[in-house]
Amino acid sequence: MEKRYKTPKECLGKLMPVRDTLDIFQGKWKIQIISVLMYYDECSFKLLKESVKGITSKMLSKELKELEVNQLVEREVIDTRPVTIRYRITPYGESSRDIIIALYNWGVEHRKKIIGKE
Amino acid sequence: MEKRYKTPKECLGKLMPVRDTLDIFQGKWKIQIISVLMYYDECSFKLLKESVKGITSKMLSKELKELEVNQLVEREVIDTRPVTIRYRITPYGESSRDIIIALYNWGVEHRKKIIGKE
DNA sequence: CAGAATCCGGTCAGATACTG
DNA sequence: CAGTATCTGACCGGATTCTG
Repeated sequence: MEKRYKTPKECLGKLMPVRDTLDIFQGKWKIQIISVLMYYDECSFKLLKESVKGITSKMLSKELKELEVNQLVEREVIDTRPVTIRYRITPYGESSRDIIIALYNWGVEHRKKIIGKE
Repeated sequence: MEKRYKTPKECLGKLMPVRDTLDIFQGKWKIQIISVLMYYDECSFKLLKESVKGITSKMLSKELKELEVNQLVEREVIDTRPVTIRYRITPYGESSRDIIIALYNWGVEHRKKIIGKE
């Protein structure tokens, strides 16, 4: 391996997968929703709304749709009266667990650092 | 360990570190900037701008400031003519490597899945 | 219960131009 | 080179109301 300068072009290649991932998980809510679904295994709309603190019906609905399109979350309609809806994480969504764990761990350490300061 | 229902309140506790982390890395650019700085070790404003594709001076400047405040990035002014500025990732910023790696890995797998489909 | 519809302000962020 | 300044449209997302 010869030593040479790194270029923006090479860097872009390294960066692309990260950009792809960010595109999908972008925003304030998606990661939180997935985390909650991992926690509960399955979940109603109402429970999701109570668990993702601060989210509105509108946002929750919108984000769930986008997660469904990307096949990270699945929505099951059960034919009861009134209908029951269950949200569940898909195996593909499950594959983002490493991301959630990394975010979680960093947050725990961050909190230690911040609290240690004050 | 006794078996019992999970509650939104417990869930919130689990979610908090994730929320903390998201607060800091939120947005389209911060993760990308950190990734680039990890790649180069140190970096000028110009090189950063060329490497984070699509970012404007304004956004780059703003995001760098926020990253500095959170001590993820440091800015060194070298007294030359004209002055040289170097951006570098801090050890604390370095601690987010696991997050970047998780995002990168997921992006690589995601691309395989998407391309396999078309 | 599980959302859809509407209204609406704020801020985000892009384009462009400019500075020491 | 390393940013700042200004302008502007887009859209994010909150509050509220309504529905089957």
